[in-house]
Amino acid sequence: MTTLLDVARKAGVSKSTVSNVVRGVEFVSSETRVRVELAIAATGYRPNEIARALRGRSTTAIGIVLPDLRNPFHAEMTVAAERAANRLGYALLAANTECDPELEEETGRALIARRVDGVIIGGISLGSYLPKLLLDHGIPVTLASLGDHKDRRLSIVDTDDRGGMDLIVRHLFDLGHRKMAFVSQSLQEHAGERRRLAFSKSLLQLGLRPARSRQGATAIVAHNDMHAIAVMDELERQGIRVPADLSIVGFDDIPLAGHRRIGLTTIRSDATAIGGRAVELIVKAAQSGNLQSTREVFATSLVVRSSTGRVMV
Amino acid sequence: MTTLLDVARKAGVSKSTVSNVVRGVEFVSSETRVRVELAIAATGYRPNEIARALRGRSTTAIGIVLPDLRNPFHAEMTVAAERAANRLGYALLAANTECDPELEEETGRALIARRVDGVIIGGISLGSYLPKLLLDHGIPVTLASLGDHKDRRLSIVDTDDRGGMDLIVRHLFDLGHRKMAFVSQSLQEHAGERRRLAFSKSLLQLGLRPARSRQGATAIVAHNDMHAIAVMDELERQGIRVPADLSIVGFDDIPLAGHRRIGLTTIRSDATAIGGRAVELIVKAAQSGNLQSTREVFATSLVVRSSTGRVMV
DNA sequence: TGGCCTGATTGGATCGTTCCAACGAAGTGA
DNA sequence: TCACTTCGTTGGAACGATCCAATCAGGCCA
Repeated sequence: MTTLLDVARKAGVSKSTVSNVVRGVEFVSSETRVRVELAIAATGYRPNEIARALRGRSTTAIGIVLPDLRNPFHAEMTVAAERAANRLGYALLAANTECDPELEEETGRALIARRVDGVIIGGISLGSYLPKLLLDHGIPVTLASLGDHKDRRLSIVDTDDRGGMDLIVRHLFDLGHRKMAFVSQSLQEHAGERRRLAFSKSLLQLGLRPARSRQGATAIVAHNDMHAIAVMDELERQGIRVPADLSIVGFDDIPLAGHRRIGLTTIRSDATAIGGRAVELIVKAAQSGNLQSTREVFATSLVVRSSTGRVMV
Repeated sequence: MTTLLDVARKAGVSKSTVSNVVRGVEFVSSETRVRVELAIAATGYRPNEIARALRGRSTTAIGIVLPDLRNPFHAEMTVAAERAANRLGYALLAANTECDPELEEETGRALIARRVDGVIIGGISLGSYLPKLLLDHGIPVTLASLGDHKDRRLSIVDTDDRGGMDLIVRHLFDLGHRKMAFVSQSLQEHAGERRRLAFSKSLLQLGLRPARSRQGATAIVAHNDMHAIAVMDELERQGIRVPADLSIVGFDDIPLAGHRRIGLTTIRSDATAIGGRAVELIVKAAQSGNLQSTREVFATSLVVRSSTGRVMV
């Protein structure tokens, strides 16, 4: 593998000069610059990022931790993040933690050991120590579509859960629903529990309370589309028709929700924008070096499809 | 951040000794070993992986390049790969290349610059130079569910496309279909074109030829489930009923294919096993240092659901 | 002519590890 | 007692970049 020194020898200059050319430092005569560039082209030299990372201040690598990459919303966010990172010259370290606190901690320590410049968190367990662990090591953290957090050092790129939930509840209310239940995949997940809270608040505004259980409810609100679609599947297997017998609403608007055979009423949330913005913020924080609290909220909108219907009395 | 030297000072030994303890080298007296371990625990020391990578022979990082992480099959494979990598102490660098040759090359060079120990390729453009580029730089490559390749230096973990396609064609044939068409998302994709070839061969065995176009065909075979589901959606929007008017078959058996409302007949392929095995192979190659041609094929099976039906005459 | 400034180039220390050669101490056998 | 092992420990040279201080060559002005 060609090194800086190889190029330097070939061009007949010192390694410092080659380094200056590579990094675009001014104060290099155009004559030597050309000579060095020729040598670089001839050898196909490209700086060893590992050496750069050790000596310099940055690894140009960022981590993204998610509970489950199989969730299309997270996949979409990751793709957008990867694209943005790539454009800015950063690499993306992907980690699935399944909302397992132990895995979260181990993942965090591994990311610290690799000296990533920042971490995007797209999902963690309820009350996770991961953000604190990273921040305490001086690593910038951005929460992506994960809601608020007490720590004053992290930046947040959020989905407007409250607003979205208001839209859902109002929509169902207008269709005559009065008994609505909220379901989530796990009670240990940060994002899901936050939406549960938003759901309760939205209902309260209309003077309603969440239905205690699925039984008896005329509408079900799931914490995300993936779960809504799974619930829909299960219901149909039990012979319960959607939306004739029961309405279902999701959250995220993953591509599949718009499929003719699924037709899930849901809240549109821009995973691509969120993923891209999260990278921009983390890179900005990494480069400026200060961890300041930021919060940006992306608007949501209601997409009505065929999974919700007027309640039969 | 605590370094080896900090620990050494705290324990009153040289940094070499600490290094020996950390790396589990024998020839360290149990007395000093305990003292060092105590110092490590007290400081929370963890080796700087960057420095390790620079000095040592390995970065304990592997890359995974995919055309699209949003495809659940790839997401599943990635999750499995991440899990296996994690277990073996490796980090995973994820890259989406969208089967764009330019992006593939840039991604390849970036992975080389980061000195990854190996790369798993789960999708590339037709005739891509990526494998050669990596292999020429001494980086082990494993093709995951991507078919054969002329290069004798890479290991292959494959789906039995030929076998799967035989099952599909036989199934359709038995239902009375004689005019079957193959559709893929792009003609520039390696995996899709390979399945197209397999499709033709399977048909030929029954003395049939591929239908020239979708029109006139009584059955459509898509190169993967994602595309099959998208086609199904499009057809229904056009008022064409599946399977009454047209049968559809996919490939991969992503979780969604089993959804009651989708019911896609498809070929089951074990993404989890493939992703995990790919990591094992790449790590083995990285550690042994030799690039030898390997080929493992994972069996496929037909899953009949409601998207295929008897042809109406 | 000499002092000074500016721009171009360079040597060398440094980042935090690994790893090798060397060294000291203790034990062993003749 | 001396040579020779063996075991434990250690200093220091890498790895390949960055970056600072030092040097050098001209040009300019008094």
